[in-house]
Amino acid sequence: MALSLGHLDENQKQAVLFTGGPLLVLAGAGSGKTRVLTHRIAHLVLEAGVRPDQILAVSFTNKAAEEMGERMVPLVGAAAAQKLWLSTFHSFGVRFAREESKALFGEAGRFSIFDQGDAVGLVREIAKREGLLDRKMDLWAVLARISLWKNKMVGPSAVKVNDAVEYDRIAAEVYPHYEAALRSMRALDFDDLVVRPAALLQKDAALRERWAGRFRHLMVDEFQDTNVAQMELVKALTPALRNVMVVGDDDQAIYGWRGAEVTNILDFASTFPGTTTIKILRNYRSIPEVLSIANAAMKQATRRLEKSLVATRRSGDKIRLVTLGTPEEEAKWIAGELRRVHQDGRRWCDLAVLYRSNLQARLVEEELRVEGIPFRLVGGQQFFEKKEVKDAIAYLRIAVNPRDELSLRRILNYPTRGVGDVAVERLERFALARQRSFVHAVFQAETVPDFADAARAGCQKLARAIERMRERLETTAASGKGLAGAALDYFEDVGLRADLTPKDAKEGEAAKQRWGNVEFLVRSLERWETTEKEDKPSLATFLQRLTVRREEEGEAVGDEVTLSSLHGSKGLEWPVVMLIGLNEGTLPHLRTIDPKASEAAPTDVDEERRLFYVGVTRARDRLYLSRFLRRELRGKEVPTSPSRFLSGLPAEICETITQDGAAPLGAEGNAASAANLLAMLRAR
DNA sequence: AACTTGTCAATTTTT
DNA sequence: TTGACAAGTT
Repeated sequence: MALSLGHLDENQKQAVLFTGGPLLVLAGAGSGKTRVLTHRIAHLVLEAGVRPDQILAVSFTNKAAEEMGERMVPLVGAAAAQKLWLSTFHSFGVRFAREESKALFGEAGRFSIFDQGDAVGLVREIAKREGLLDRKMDLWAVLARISLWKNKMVGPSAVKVNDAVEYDRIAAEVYPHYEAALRSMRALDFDDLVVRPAALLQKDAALRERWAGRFRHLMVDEFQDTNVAQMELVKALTPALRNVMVVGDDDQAIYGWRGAEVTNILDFASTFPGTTTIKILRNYRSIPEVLSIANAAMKQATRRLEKSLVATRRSGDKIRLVTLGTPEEEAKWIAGELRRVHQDGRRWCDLAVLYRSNLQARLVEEELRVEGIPFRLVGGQQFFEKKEVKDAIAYLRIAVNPRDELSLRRILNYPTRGVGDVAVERLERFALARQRSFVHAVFQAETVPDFADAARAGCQKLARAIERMRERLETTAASGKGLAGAALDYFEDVGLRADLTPKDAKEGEAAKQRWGNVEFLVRSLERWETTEKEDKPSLATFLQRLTVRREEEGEAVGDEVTLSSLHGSKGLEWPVVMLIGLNEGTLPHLRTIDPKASEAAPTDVDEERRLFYVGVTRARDRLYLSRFLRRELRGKEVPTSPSRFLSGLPAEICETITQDGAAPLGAEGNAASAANLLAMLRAR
């Protein structure tokens, strides 16, 4: 198989062929960086004789990793593509943890992975135990702080507390207990999946040599969004010949809130001496009108590497600036316009609606349903947040990992089995007195003193059901089949099935859905155990993968409109893009501009600007920028101003669209503020 | 243990 | 205005 590079430009070709040490590729939006990555990998495999399993390419989302895999198939064939290490940092971490569980936990074996919901639950429990919990405490804010420390690889003892910030103090107090709890439960949170491997590799030279030795080439996409821990992991895994290539764009750095350090990309050349830098800035994706908007927006950013996208395509449609009255009207108009564009000959899957927050999706969703337009909602992972799904997963987890106290607590009295608050307290006291774990106490309920008969019976029943499940897993492991069946029996056994099945018809649609959701989970387990080849199918592996890479509902990608948050849209593109809710307070989001918000920094607004830039540059042929004049807030109608990102756009490439007396939005923003004034007067 | 009432806060992004 | 959640009641 010969690899053709004829359709690549000079800079792209250079990046594909370069093999002389560390390489930094600064790639503008739409400049073909995925193509560079895939062709580089193909070139290494086909021309340079590198074995596919010696290449590790890390991207940021599962979607991006999967897409890369798909694109590799026609280039190198399915067999070779299968052997490449294409993953996210987090799924790499899962694999690492599985292979190195002894080094991570002191003893080889199963472990649990906690998602953010689980982690918040753990923080809540610790805060309660330590007497820190009060009603209005924002547990997510506490966890966010801990997470930032972890990602900076700052341990509990090294934390520098800013006493002025209340949450800093609380988080610092919770942090050591949180870490201890994770360890005692043999659990990893999302951050651990990167931090723990990075820390382990950092201090264990032999291990580092073994892992780095597996690879001859390491590539990282979206490098501008990596954090300290991820950078450390990259350093530790960089092969001896320093064949490390990173691709990124500082203008698309949108994960600062998650601890991403743009300095990773800005200082890459000094971290890896001898780095070669290649810039690819020619944009092959968008019409020049779209790029003018993108360039104009970024020109006003305060700190960045100076560069602008170079258009290669011919001029096309003007940018459509749309002003509607309310978010509801906006959603309605968007739905109507999608239909019109479809009637003009676009396929549904060529269209995308992008927004700042997932909340905004709901209105659009409703309107699309009314219009009968097929759509696909990316992200917004509502499925795994559903209570019954989390409960079912907790049942499975405790069966697999006997130390997963968090999961056991979650389902201890659900469905109700007589183990109330008092009983839990008894169990805790018993565990403390005997120096044994809480889980142990539950399994030894018959020896707990002063225990209500109902509570004792409930614990015993649950413990026996879990043990029966473990036996089932043993036997299915021997035969290698039937995990899904075992899970169903288990859910029946513990009464989950009965509790989730509506007894009489008067219960609503949602009630009917609940058991169906659990069944969906079981079906995906079944599908996984029958199709998975790489790993030996085990419930433990399934659960670990489930948390890190959530399977999309309804896999087949049909002809559907895409609804996505701006964050979720990164790396993707569509012929027609509608960017909605371009209002102050929505984009940029209130939390980044509100002086009352605890820590709004000016740099946050820059990040919002980059988010806008990311959204704009998703469009190939046509771009809509829409906003509304007023919205409901706490039951009152409030006028809202246009997003600051709409001011200073070149008017000659824009056309304005308004409806129902909504005053037109001038490209300069003047007319817009006049409209705003009018709306304000009307509100009085 | 389940149900009812009342209070209070609130509105980001994702692995 | 709504929704989440805690306290209070049966």
